[in-house]
Amino acid sequence: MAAKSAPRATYAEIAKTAGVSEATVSRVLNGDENVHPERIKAVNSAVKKLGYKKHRAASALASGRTGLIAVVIDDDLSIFADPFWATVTSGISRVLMENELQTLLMVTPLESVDGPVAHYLMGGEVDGAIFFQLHKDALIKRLRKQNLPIVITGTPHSRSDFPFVDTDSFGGAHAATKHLFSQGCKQVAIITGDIDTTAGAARLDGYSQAYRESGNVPSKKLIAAGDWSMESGRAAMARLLEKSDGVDGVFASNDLMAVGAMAAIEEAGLKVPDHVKIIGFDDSVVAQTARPALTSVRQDIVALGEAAAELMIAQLRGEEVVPRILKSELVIRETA
Amino acid sequence: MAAKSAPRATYAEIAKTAGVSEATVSRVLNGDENVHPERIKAVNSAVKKLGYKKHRAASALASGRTGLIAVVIDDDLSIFADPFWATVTSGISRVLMENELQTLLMVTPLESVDGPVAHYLMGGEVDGAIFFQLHKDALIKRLRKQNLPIVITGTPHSRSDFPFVDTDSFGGAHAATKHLFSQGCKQVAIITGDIDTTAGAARLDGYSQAYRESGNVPSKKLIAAGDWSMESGRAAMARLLEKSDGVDGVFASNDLMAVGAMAAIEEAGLKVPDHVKIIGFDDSVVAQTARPALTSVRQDIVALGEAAAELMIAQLRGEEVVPRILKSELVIRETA
DNA sequence: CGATTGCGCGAAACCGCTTTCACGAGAAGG
DNA sequence: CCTTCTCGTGAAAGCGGTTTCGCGCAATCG
Repeated sequence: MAAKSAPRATYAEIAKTAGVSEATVSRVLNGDENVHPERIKAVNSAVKKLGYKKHRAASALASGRTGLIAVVIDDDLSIFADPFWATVTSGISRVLMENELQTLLMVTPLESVDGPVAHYLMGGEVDGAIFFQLHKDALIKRLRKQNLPIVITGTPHSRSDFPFVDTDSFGGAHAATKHLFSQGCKQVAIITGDIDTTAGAARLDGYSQAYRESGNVPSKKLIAAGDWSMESGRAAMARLLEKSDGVDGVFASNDLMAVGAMAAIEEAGLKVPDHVKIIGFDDSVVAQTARPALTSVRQDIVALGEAAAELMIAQLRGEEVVPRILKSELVIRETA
Repeated sequence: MAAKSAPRATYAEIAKTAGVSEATVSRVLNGDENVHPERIKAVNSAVKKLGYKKHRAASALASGRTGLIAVVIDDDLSIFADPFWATVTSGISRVLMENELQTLLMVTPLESVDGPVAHYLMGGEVDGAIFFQLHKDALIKRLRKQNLPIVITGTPHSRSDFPFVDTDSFGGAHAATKHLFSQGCKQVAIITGDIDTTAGAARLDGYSQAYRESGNVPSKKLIAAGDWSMESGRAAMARLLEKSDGVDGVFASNDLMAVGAMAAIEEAGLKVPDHVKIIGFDDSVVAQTARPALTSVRQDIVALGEAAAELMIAQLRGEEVVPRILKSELVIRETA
C-alpha cells in the first residue's frame, strides 16, 4: 500500500558521519551563515555520501513552511476549451520547481469565503497561492489579511495593491487597431469580450484610444459585444455587417471570436482579408490553424506564468513586489 | 512572510473538550471502528465546535501518508499547443479532491531513472503518481518496485501490468474509417500519427481493420505518415494527392493533422467534403473552429482524468485494479 | 588584566498527529 | 467460579526536522 522504500537517511546519521550535532546539520542545510567552513564541508559531504533528501513533512511540521504553492483555478473558467491556463501553469510550475517549491493544483469552484478551498488555503497548508483571473476579491482580501502571499494572474478589479501579473491588453489592442488603420482600413470595428472583465475592458480601451488617434471617434455601431466564445464572435460580426455599412477592419478581443467572425464574413459572401481585415488576440492554436491564418496579438503565456511564480517567490523572501505587465506583440499572418 | 493565521486547534484541545484522550480523537478522525458511539459523537461535536482542521504535515510525518498525488507531465509533450492534458488534469484534480487528496503538478522533462523527479517520487513525498503518456517505462518499473502506486494516462508500450487508462483509439479509428466508407468513399487514406506511440499504432490498426472489413486491403499508397503536427498533416496530404489517384476520404489520426490536410486539399484546388471527405481525432477546439467544421472522434477527456484518479484511489485502498479503456464517439460535422 | 561582547556550537524542547502497548472490565468458555 | 478473550481506552513513544537557550572560548574594551 504505502511505499516501502529504502530507509531514509536522517539528520542523526548525517550528524554522526559528519561529527557534528543535528542542530548544525540543520543550520548548514538551511544556509545559516554562522557555521565554521570546515563543518559546512563535512556536513555537505556527508549529505552527498548518504544521498540525503530532506523529509518535507517533518520539515513542514517543525518550521511551518510547507514548500507548497497552490495554483487555484476557477472551475467556471472555460478551462476545457482554452489551453491558456495550462500554459501559464507550466510556466509557474517550472519556476517554482527551480526554487524548491511544489505546485499544488486546485481546480475548483471558488464559492465563498467560507468554502473548503478557502479554509484549506487559510489553514496553513500552503505557503502561498496563485489565482487565475477571478471575479470576486473577497476571498483574496481575506487571505491577505491572514498574511498569505498571493499572486493574481490577470488584472484584478479593485485597484487594491494585490500583486498581479498580466499581459498588456491595452497595448495589444491599441497596436492591433493601429495596424488595421495602417493597412488602409477606414471603418474599424471591435468585437469585445466580456467587458465586465478587466481584460475585456482594457482591450476596448486600447481600441478606442487607437481609433481616436486616427483622428476620428469610433461610432457606437462599430462596437459589438461578444463573450469570448466563437459563437458570440460570429453573431457579433453578423450584426456589424448588417448595421453598419462598410466595415473593412475588425479587431476581435480573442482568437475564438475572430474565427467566429471570419465564418460570419464568409457566410455574408465576403472575403478575408480582401473585403474585411481581421485581427485576433492570444495567438492561440486556433489562430494558426485558421484559414486564412489569423493575424493576432501574442501574449507570452509561459512568461506570464514565470512572472507569477517570481512574484510569489519575491513575497516569500519578504521583498516588496510590484505588479508586472508583460508586453504583447502583433503576429502578422494573412488576415491583416 | 509565513502566514500567521489564527491559532490552530489541536488534538489536545479536542481531547479536553470532548473529555477523551488524544488517541481516541485520532481513532475517531481516522475512522477506527472500535470506539464507543458516545465518544465518537463527543469528538465530532468538539471538532465542529472548534472548527478543527487536521494539520497535514503533522499527519504526514506521523503516518507516512502525505495525501499528495503527483501528476507528472513530460515537458517534451506538446503541452503548449494541446489543451488535452489540461483537461485530463482537471478531471483528475476534481476526483482527488473529493477524496481528500491533493494534486501535485510536476511539469518536467523526465530524464532518467536518476533524475530529481525520480528521486522526489521515490522519496516518499507523495502517495502515488499519475503519468502522462510517457515513452520509457524504466522509471515506472522502478517506482512500482518501490511499491509506489502508479497510473498511466495513455497506453504503455510494454504489455506489463501497469494500471492505465486510455481512450479506445482502435475503436475510434475503426468507426471513423467505416463512416467514410458508408459515405460512399472508395479510396480511404490515413494520415498516421507517430506510430511509435501506442495511440498512433492503434489508430492505424483500427483503420486497417475497417478497411479490410470493407472487402479490400489498403494499399501502401494510402498510408501517409505524420507526426501529429498540423504541418505534417499538410505534407502528408500533399503526398497522398500526388501519389495515389482518387483519394476521396481521409482519416487523420488527430485534429491538427486533419486541419493541415484540409489546407493541402484546398491548395490542390479541391473541396472538402465534395471531393475529399475527412475525419479527425480528438474533437478539440480546432475541430470546432475549422471551416468546414471537422468531423472528429471525440474522447471524453475529463472522464479520462477521472478514471485515472479513480484507479489511483483504488490502489491506495489496496484494491485490485484493471486498466480502463474509455469509449470514443464519432462527432459528425461537415467534413464527412 | 579583569570584564564585556560575540561567535560557533550542542542539548533539548517542540511541532501535531499516529500507533504501539498494556491495562481494566465485561463477555465467553471450561 | 476461575480463566481466557475481546473490546475500548489512555499513556507514551515516536515521526524527522527546527529553533531556542545557554555555554565555552576568543576577541575586544576599559
